[in-house]
Amino acid sequence: MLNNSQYIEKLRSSGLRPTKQRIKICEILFNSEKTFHFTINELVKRISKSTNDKISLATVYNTVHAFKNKGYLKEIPINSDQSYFDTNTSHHHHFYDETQKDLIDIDDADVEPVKINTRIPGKKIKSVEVLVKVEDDKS
Amino acid sequence: MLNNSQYIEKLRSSGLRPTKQRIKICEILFNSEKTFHFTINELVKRISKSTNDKISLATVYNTVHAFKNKGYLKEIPINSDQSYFDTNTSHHHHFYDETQKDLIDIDDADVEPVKINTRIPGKKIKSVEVLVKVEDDKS
DNA sequence: TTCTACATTATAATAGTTCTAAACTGTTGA
DNA sequence: TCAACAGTTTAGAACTATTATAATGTAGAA
Ligand SMILES: [Mn+2]
Ligand SMILES: [Mn+2]
Ligand SMILES: [Zn+2]
Ligand SMILES: [Zn+2]
Repeated sequence: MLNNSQYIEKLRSSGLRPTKQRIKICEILFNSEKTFHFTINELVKRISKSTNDKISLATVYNTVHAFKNKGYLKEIPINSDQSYFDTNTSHHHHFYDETQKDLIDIDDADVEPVKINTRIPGKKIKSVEVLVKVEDDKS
Repeated sequence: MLNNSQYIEKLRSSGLRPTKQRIKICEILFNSEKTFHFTINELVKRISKSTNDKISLATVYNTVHAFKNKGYLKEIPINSDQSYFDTNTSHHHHFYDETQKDLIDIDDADVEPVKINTRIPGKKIKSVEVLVKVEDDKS
Protein backbone atom coordinates (compact mmCIF):
# COMPACT_ATOMS: atom_id res chain seq x y z
CA MET A 1 0.00 0.00 0.00
CA LEU A 2 2.39 2.66 1.22
CA ASN A 3 6.15 2.86 0.99
CA ASN A 4 8.55 3.61 3.80
CA SER A 5 8.74 7.33 3.25
CA GLN A 6 4.97 7.49 3.53
CA TYR A 7 5.08 5.65 6.84
CA ILE A 8 7.76 8.05 7.99
CA GLU A 9 5.44 10.91 7.16
CA LYS A 10 2.52 9.25 8.87
CA LEU A 11 4.52 8.63 12.02
CA ARG A 12 6.06 12.05 12.08
CA SER A 13 2.75 13.79 11.59
CA SER A 14 1.39 11.83 14.55
CA GLY A 15 4.20 12.98 16.77
CA LEU A 16 5.83 9.56 16.73
CA ARG A 17 9.48 9.34 15.77
CA PRO A 18 9.94 7.16 12.73
CA THR A 19 12.27 4.56 14.16
CA LYS A 20 13.21 1.52 12.14
CA GLN A 21 11.20 -0.66 14.50
CA ARG A 22 8.03 1.38 13.97
CA ILE A 23 8.52 1.50 10.22
CA LYS A 24 8.94 -2.27 10.09
CA ILE A 25 5.78 -2.75 12.13
CA CYS A 26 3.92 -0.31 9.85
CA GLU A 27 4.97 -2.39 6.85
CA ILE A 28 3.67 -5.55 8.43
CA LEU A 29 0.42 -4.05 9.63
CA PHE A 30 -0.50 -1.64 6.87
CA ASN A 31 1.11 -2.90 3.67
CA SER A 32 -1.29 -5.72 3.02
CA GLU A 33 -4.23 -5.35 0.69
CA LYS A 34 -6.68 -6.73 3.21
CA THR A 35 -7.05 -5.67 6.82
CA PHE A 36 -6.66 -8.35 9.47
CA HIS A 37 -6.87 -9.22 13.15
CA PHE A 38 -3.92 -10.19 15.28
CA THR A 39 -2.63 -10.83 18.75
CA ILE A 40 0.69 -9.52 20.01
CA ASN A 41 2.07 -13.04 19.79
CA GLU A 42 1.11 -13.41 16.17
CA LEU A 43 2.59 -10.04 15.36
CA VAL A 44 5.87 -10.97 17.03
CA LYS A 45 6.01 -14.11 14.88
CA ARG A 46 5.36 -12.16 11.70
CA ILE A 47 8.08 -9.71 12.61
CA SER A 48 10.69 -12.37 13.22
CA LYS A 49 9.81 -14.03 9.92
CA SER A 50 10.17 -10.85 7.93
CA THR A 51 13.36 -9.40 9.36
CA ASN A 52 16.69 -10.35 10.85
CA ASP A 53 16.86 -7.36 13.14
CA LYS A 54 14.77 -8.50 16.03
CA ILE A 55 12.38 -6.13 17.76
CA SER A 56 11.99 -6.56 21.48
CA LEU A 57 8.68 -7.68 22.89
CA ALA A 58 8.42 -4.48 24.91
CA THR A 59 8.72 -2.43 21.75
CA VAL A 60 6.02 -4.45 20.05
CA TYR A 61 3.68 -3.75 22.95
CA ASN A 62 4.69 -0.10 23.05
CA THR A 63 4.17 0.33 19.34
CA VAL A 64 0.81 -1.42 19.21
CA HIS A 65 -0.44 0.73 22.06
CA ALA A 66 0.91 3.89 20.44
CA PHE A 67 -0.80 2.99 17.17
CA LYS A 68 -4.01 2.18 18.97
CA ASN A 69 -3.91 5.54 20.75
CA LYS A 70 -3.38 7.30 17.45
CA GLY A 71 -6.35 5.46 15.99
CA TYR A 72 -4.37 3.32 13.56
CA LEU A 73 -5.48 0.15 15.27
CA LYS A 74 -8.57 -0.90 17.18
CA GLU A 75 -8.74 -3.36 20.04
CA ILE A 76 -11.57 -5.82 19.76
CA PRO A 77 -13.58 -6.63 22.86
CA ILE A 78 -13.78 -10.39 23.29
CA ASN A 79 -13.11 -12.68 26.17
CA SER A 80 -9.85 -14.27 25.44
CA ASP A 81 -6.66 -14.84 27.31
CA GLN A 82 -5.04 -12.30 25.04
CA SER A 83 -5.93 -9.02 23.33
CA TYR A 84 -7.00 -8.93 19.72
CA PHE A 85 -6.21 -5.97 17.52
CA ASP A 86 -7.65 -4.93 14.19
CA THR A 87 -6.02 -3.07 11.33
CA ASN A 88 -9.51 -2.29 10.08
CA THR A 89 -10.33 0.93 11.90
CA SER A 90 -13.56 1.60 10.07
CA HIS A 91 -16.86 1.04 11.79
CA HIS A 92 -17.67 -2.64 11.53
CA HIS A 93 -18.60 -5.69 13.58
CA HIS A 94 -17.41 -9.23 14.22
CA PHE A 95 -18.19 -12.86 14.23
CA TYR A 96 -16.18 -14.78 16.78
CA ASP A 97 -15.79 -18.47 16.24
CA GLU A 98 -15.08 -19.69 19.72
CA THR A 99 -14.05 -23.13 18.57
CA GLN A 100 -11.38 -21.90 16.20
CA LYS A 101 -10.75 -18.69 18.09
CA ASP A 102 -11.20 -16.92 14.79
CA LEU A 103 -12.42 -13.37 14.29
CA ILE A 104 -14.25 -12.48 11.09
CA ASP A 105 -15.33 -9.01 10.01
CA ILE A 106 -18.96 -8.14 9.49
CA ASP A 107 -19.19 -5.20 7.17
CA ASP A 108 -21.13 -2.33 8.62
CA ALA A 109 -23.43 -2.51 5.60
CA ASP A 110 -24.40 -6.05 6.59
CA VAL A 111 -25.80 -4.92 9.92
CA GLU A 112 -28.97 -2.90 10.21
CA PRO A 113 -28.14 0.27 12.13
CA VAL A 114 -28.14 -0.51 15.83
CA LYS A 115 -30.62 1.76 17.56
CA ILE A 116 -30.20 2.19 21.29
CA ASN A 117 -33.28 3.77 22.82
CA THR A 118 -31.69 4.66 26.10
CA ARG A 119 -28.85 6.89 27.23
CA ILE A 120 -26.66 7.51 30.23
CA PRO A 121 -26.88 11.12 31.36
CA GLY A 122 -23.56 12.93 31.13
CA LYS A 123 -21.98 10.27 28.95
CA LYS A 124 -21.54 10.25 25.23
CA ILE A 125 -21.24 7.23 23.00
CA LYS A 126 -17.76 6.34 21.80
CA SER A 127 -18.59 3.20 19.88
CA VAL A 128 -21.32 0.68 19.24
CA GLU A 129 -20.04 -2.76 18.42
CA VAL A 130 -21.83 -6.01 17.74
CA LEU A 131 -20.19 -9.31 18.56
CA VAL A 132 -21.80 -12.41 17.11
CA LYS A 133 -20.55 -15.62 18.65
CA VAL A 134 -20.86 -18.64 16.43
CA GLU A 135 -20.23 -22.35 16.77
CA ASP A 136 -20.26 -25.39 14.51
CA ASP A 137 -23.74 -26.16 13.23
CA LYS A 138 -24.18 -29.90 13.74
CA SER A 139 -27.75 -30.35 12.61
CA MET B 1 -35.23 -14.85 46.15
CA LEU B 2 -34.70 -18.53 46.88
CA ASN B 3 -33.88 -20.32 50.10
CA ASN B 4 -31.13 -22.81 50.65
CA SER B 5 -33.16 -25.92 49.96
CA GLN B 6 -34.12 -24.47 46.62
CA TYR B 7 -30.45 -23.88 45.77
CA ILE B 8 -29.75 -27.44 46.82
CA GLU B 9 -32.39 -28.60 44.38
CA LYS B 10 -31.08 -26.37 41.65
CA LEU B 11 -27.55 -27.62 42.12
CA ARG B 12 -28.53 -31.26 42.38
CA SER B 13 -30.70 -31.10 39.30
CA SER B 14 -27.72 -29.65 37.41
CA GLY B 15 -25.50 -32.51 38.45
CA LEU B 16 -23.57 -30.34 40.87
CA ARG B 17 -23.21 -31.53 44.44
CA PRO B 18 -24.69 -29.01 46.83
CA THR B 19 -21.64 -28.23 48.92
CA LYS B 20 -21.74 -25.48 51.50
CA GLN B 21 -19.37 -23.42 49.37
CA ARG B 22 -21.66 -23.58 46.35
CA ILE B 23 -24.74 -22.82 48.39
CA LYS B 24 -23.08 -19.78 49.90
CA ILE B 25 -22.07 -18.55 46.46
CA CYS B 26 -25.61 -19.14 45.20
CA GLU B 27 -26.93 -16.99 48.01
CA ILE B 28 -24.60 -14.17 47.13
CA LEU B 29 -25.20 -14.36 43.40
CA PHE B 30 -28.87 -15.21 43.17
CA ASN B 31 -30.56 -13.94 46.33
CA SER B 32 -30.58 -10.29 45.41
CA GLU B 33 -33.57 -8.63 43.85
CA LYS B 34 -31.54 -7.10 41.05
CA THR B 35 -29.07 -8.84 38.83
CA PHE B 36 -25.51 -7.52 38.74
CA HIS B 37 -22.09 -7.71 37.17
CA PHE B 38 -18.99 -8.80 39.02
CA THR B 39 -15.37 -9.81 38.75
CA ILE B 40 -13.90 -12.76 40.61
CA ASN B 41 -12.13 -10.33 42.89
CA GLU B 42 -15.33 -8.54 43.81
CA LEU B 43 -17.06 -11.84 44.46
CA VAL B 44 -14.26 -12.97 46.74
CA LYS B 45 -14.67 -9.76 48.74
CA ARG B 46 -18.41 -10.24 49.04
CA ILE B 47 -17.92 -13.78 50.22
CA SER B 48 -15.48 -12.86 52.93
CA LYS B 49 -17.79 -10.12 54.14
CA SER B 50 -20.76 -12.42 54.40
CA THR B 51 -19.24 -15.46 56.05
CA ASN B 52 -16.57 -16.55 58.48
CA ASP B 53 -15.91 -19.84 56.71
CA LYS B 54 -13.56 -18.75 53.99
CA ILE B 55 -13.86 -20.21 50.52
CA SER B 56 -10.63 -20.74 48.67
CA LEU B 57 -9.90 -18.72 45.57
CA ALA B 58 -9.69 -21.90 43.50
CA THR B 59 -13.19 -22.84 44.57
CA VAL B 60 -14.54 -19.44 43.62
CA TYR B 61 -13.06 -19.83 40.14
CA ASN B 62 -14.29 -23.42 39.89
CA THR B 63 -17.78 -22.48 40.98
CA VAL B 64 -18.12 -19.48 38.70
CA HIS B 65 -17.02 -21.57 35.76
CA ALA B 66 -19.38 -24.37 36.70
CA PHE B 67 -22.28 -21.92 36.97
CA LYS B 68 -21.33 -20.33 33.68
CA ASN B 69 -21.26 -23.73 32.00
CA LYS B 70 -24.70 -24.53 33.40
CA GLY B 71 -25.99 -21.22 32.08
CA TYR B 72 -26.53 -19.59 35.47
CA LEU B 73 -24.00 -16.89 34.67
CA LYS B 74 -22.82 -15.18 31.54
CA GLU B 75 -19.37 -13.84 30.83
CA ILE B 76 -19.36 -10.40 29.28
CA PRO B 77 -16.99 -9.72 26.42
CA ILE B 78 -15.02 -6.57 27.14
CA ASN B 79 -11.35 -5.75 27.08
CA SER B 80 -10.29 -5.63 30.63
CA ASP B 81 -7.52 -7.06 32.69
CA GLN B 82 -10.09 -9.31 34.32
CA SER B 83 -13.23 -11.22 33.40
CA TYR B 84 -16.67 -9.78 34.05
CA PHE B 85 -19.60 -12.01 34.85
CA ASP B 86 -23.30 -11.30 34.81
CA THR B 87 -26.07 -12.79 36.92
CA ASN B 88 -28.51 -11.55 34.30
CA THR B 89 -28.63 -14.43 31.87
CA SER B 90 -31.42 -13.05 29.75
CA HIS B 91 -30.69 -11.60 26.36
CA HIS B 92 -29.51 -8.06 26.84
CA HIS B 93 -26.72 -5.63 26.03
CA HIS B 94 -24.28 -3.34 27.78
CA PHE B 95 -22.90 0.09 28.15
CA TYR B 96 -19.30 0.10 29.25
CA ASP B 97 -18.01 3.21 30.89
CA GLU B 98 -14.30 2.92 30.30
CA THR B 99 -13.45 5.74 32.69
CA GLN B 100 -15.22 4.20 35.65
CA LYS B 101 -14.84 0.63 34.41
CA ASP B 102 -18.54 0.29 34.98
CA LEU B 103 -20.91 -2.03 33.16
CA ILE B 104 -24.56 -1.06 32.79
CA ASP B 105 -27.31 -3.22 31.35
CA ILE B 106 -29.22 -2.22 28.27
CA ASP B 107 -32.55 -3.95 28.25
CA ASP B 108 -33.14 -5.97 25.14
CA ALA B 109 -36.31 -3.93 24.60
CA ASP B 110 -34.22 -0.77 24.37
CA VAL B 111 -32.31 -2.06 21.37
CA GLU B 112 -33.89 -2.46 17.98
CA PRO B 113 -33.42 -6.09 16.90
CA VAL B 114 -29.93 -6.49 15.49
CA LYS B 115 -30.21 -7.81 11.97
CA ILE B 116 -27.10 -9.44 10.53
CA ASN B 117 -27.44 -9.87 6.78
CA THR B 118 -24.57 -12.27 6.39
CA ARG B 119 -23.76 -15.75 7.65
CA ILE B 120 -20.84 -18.09 7.99
CA PRO B 121 -21.53 -21.40 6.25
CA GLY B 122 -21.52 -24.34 8.66
CA LYS B 123 -21.72 -22.14 11.74
CA LYS B 124 -24.74 -21.25 13.79
CA ILE B 125 -25.20 -18.18 15.89
CA LYS B 126 -24.78 -18.60 19.63
CA SER B 127 -25.28 -15.01 20.69
CA VAL B 128 -25.53 -11.47 19.39
CA GLU B 129 -24.33 -8.87 21.82
CA VAL B 130 -24.02 -5.13 21.54
CA LEU B 131 -21.38 -3.28 23.51
CA VAL B 132 -21.73 0.49 23.70
CA LYS B 133 -18.65 2.21 24.98
CA VAL B 134 -19.29 5.57 26.58
CA GLU B 135 -17.19 8.34 28.02
CA ASP B 136 -17.76 11.59 29.89
CA ASP B 137 -19.53 14.14 27.73
CA LYS B 138 -17.58 17.36 28.16
CA SER B 139 -19.43 19.64 25.78
C1' DT C 1 28.39 18.18 16.39
C1' DT C 2 26.14 18.41 20.60
C1' DC C 3 22.24 18.03 23.36
C1' DT C 4 18.00 16.25 24.89
C1' DA C 5 13.76 14.16 24.83
C1' DC C 6 12.04 10.21 23.02
C1' DA C 7 12.54 5.22 22.09
C1' DT C 8 14.35 0.55 22.58
C1' DT C 9 15.78 -3.17 25.19
C1' DA C 10 16.56 -7.04 28.49
C1' DT C 11 14.75 -8.31 32.29
C1' DA C 12 12.04 -8.18 36.42
C1' DA C 13 7.66 -7.60 38.30
C1' DT C 14 2.71 -7.99 38.34
C1' DA C 15 -1.66 -10.09 38.36
C1' DG C 16 -5.40 -12.81 36.71
C1' DT C 17 -6.14 -17.38 36.00
C1' DT C 18 -5.26 -22.35 35.83
C1' DC C 19 -3.00 -26.47 37.50
C1' DT C 20 -1.60 -29.94 40.95
C1' DA C 21 -2.14 -33.29 44.11
C1' DA C 22 -3.46 -34.18 48.68
C1' DA C 23 -7.29 -33.99 51.90
C1' DC C 24 -12.19 -33.91 52.35
C1' DT C 25 -17.24 -34.89 51.57
C1' DG C 26 -21.76 -36.06 49.37
C1' DT C 27 -24.01 -39.93 47.62
C1' DT C 28 -24.76 -44.63 46.59
C1' DG C 29 -25.83 -49.21 47.53
C1' DA C 30 -24.40 -53.45 50.00
C1' DT D 1 -25.10 -48.22 58.76
C1' DC D 2 -21.14 -47.45 56.62
C1' DA D 3 -17.61 -48.56 53.21
C1' DA D 4 -16.36 -47.07 48.80
C1' DC D 5 -15.88 -43.89 45.28
C1' DA D 6 -16.44 -40.06 42.50
C1' DG D 7 -16.77 -35.39 42.96
C1' DT D 8 -15.07 -31.23 45.52
C1' DT D 9 -12.14 -28.22 48.09
C1' DT D 10 -7.81 -26.40 49.10
C1' DA D 11 -3.06 -24.20 49.49
C1' DG D 12 0.15 -23.25 46.93
C1' DA D 13 2.79 -23.56 42.68
C1' DA D 14 2.80 -22.69 37.91
C1' DC D 15 1.54 -20.25 33.93
C1' DT D 16 1.16 -16.39 30.87
C1' DA D 17 -0.19 -11.99 29.06
C1' DT D 18 1.00 -7.64 30.09
C1' DT D 19 3.37 -3.75 32.31
C1' DA D 20 7.22 -1.58 34.78
C1' DT D 21 12.13 -0.55 35.31
C1' DA D 22 16.16 1.56 34.29
C1' DA D 23 20.06 1.47 31.46
C1' DT D 24 21.43 2.25 26.71
C1' DG D 25 20.61 4.07 22.13
C1' DT D 26 18.96 7.36 18.68
C1' DA D 27 16.17 11.01 15.99
C1' DG D 28 15.82 15.63 15.41
C1' DA D 29 16.72 20.34 16.81
C1' DA D 30 19.88 23.98 17.29
MN1 LIG E 1 -9.82 -14.15 30.38
MN1 LIG F 1 -6.18 -6.29 28.19
ZN1 LIG G 1 -12.36 -6.45 12.25
ZN1 LIG H 1 -25.70 -7.36 32.12
